[in-house]
Amino acid sequence: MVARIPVGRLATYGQIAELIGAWGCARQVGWALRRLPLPSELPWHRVVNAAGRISLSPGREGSDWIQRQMLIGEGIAVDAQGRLALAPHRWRPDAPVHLEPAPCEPVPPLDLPLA
DNA sequence: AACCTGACGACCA
DNA sequence: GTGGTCGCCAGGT
Repeated sequence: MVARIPVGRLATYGQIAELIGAWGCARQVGWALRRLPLPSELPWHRVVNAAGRISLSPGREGSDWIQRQMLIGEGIAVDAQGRLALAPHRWRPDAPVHLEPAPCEPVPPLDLPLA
């Protein structure tokens, strides 16, 4: 689902969770993205928190600032506190996605094609 | 088993 | 606008 986010658009952790049928499992989306080997083909940097901020954390060991630079590179203004304008850049799938409710299971290996 | 810690989010002061 | 609490769930100690 993250792979579908176009350049210059944003989605939230909770939104991704909801789109894959795992309503309320935002933390697991962060859990999955956290484990991505970087650099990654997946546009992980286009996922931000619902407050409209990059989740800054020392535990990310710099990936948060990389995220900021990548977003700026795509034309999205991000201030030094990670704040950005979420609503104007918010992405929504073209076609509605209907899935059965799913539990918050660990994600499978991410070798999905970037379609 | 009982904590603690997260790339979260809704709510409230 | 900010900050704190709480519910959430996976993992680690």
